[in-house]
Amino acid sequence: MPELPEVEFAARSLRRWLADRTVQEVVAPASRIFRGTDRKALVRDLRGRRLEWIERRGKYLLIAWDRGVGLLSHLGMTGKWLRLPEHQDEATHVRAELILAEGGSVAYDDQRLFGRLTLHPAEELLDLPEIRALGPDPLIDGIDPGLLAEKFKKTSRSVKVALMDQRVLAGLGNIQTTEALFLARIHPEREARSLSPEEVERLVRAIEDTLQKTLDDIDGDLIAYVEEAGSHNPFQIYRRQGEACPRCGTTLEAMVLGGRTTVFCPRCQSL
DNA sequence: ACGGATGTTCGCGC
DNA sequence: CGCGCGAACATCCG
Repeated sequence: MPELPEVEFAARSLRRWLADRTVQEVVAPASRIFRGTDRKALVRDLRGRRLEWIERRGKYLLIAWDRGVGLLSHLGMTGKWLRLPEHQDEATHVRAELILAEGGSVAYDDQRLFGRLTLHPAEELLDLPEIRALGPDPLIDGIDPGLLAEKFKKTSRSVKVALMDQRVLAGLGNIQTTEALFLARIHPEREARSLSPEEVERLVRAIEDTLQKTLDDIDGDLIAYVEEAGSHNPFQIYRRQGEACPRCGTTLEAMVLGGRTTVFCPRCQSL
């Protein structure tokens, strides 16, 4: 599920689901998502808590409760937060369930266990090393083309790999970088430092556009799970190698960059 | 049966 | 130190 738009949606959902509610009990069997944290302390400390605030930074969720209890949540590859009205059977991979005193529960579901849920003092959440290491968040901080260009100048990597680096910009993954480069008509394999100021400007606008478009699609319920991409793929070129470019009709191609399949139009995004 | 999938991290070799 | 690559993590789907 998770790149910036999906995580933002999770943050908004959790704020609604947890507002003015009390966590009555926590059910959290041992699993990898608790790595590095004391699971039993997490269960104990969360009991009786009420939400204070939730923030998203890149693909991370910071969840602060009363009495200074803090949770750091990362959705990994297949993590999602769910509202379970009563009992659940469709949520087959629930790893942590926060049962609410007011009824129902809020649950973290993660099939592949690449996600993470760890306990921290609430006031330290924003100062955690993994959060401090993040670059600017496109939604919270905005994207400064000058700053981005400066970062590009310092590396010999391709623009696609640089954009997926969370220290450059926080929140972009394989889908959003693929889409943004297509919108900006920039070949993913271009050296980041070779981009002209005009191209960086175009790229910044493309990133903002694709993030907003995906957020709108999620709000419009157009995206449930992108695993269904074959049938409901809402993206312009992601996973569409072999199909016709929506702009010029040329057959879309794919290559591997930074270990991820990258789709591009060889004509619109020439080297 | 095989290959690939929205992410992060680590080790290796250059 | 920077960078690319492959592996690992665990499971499902086409």
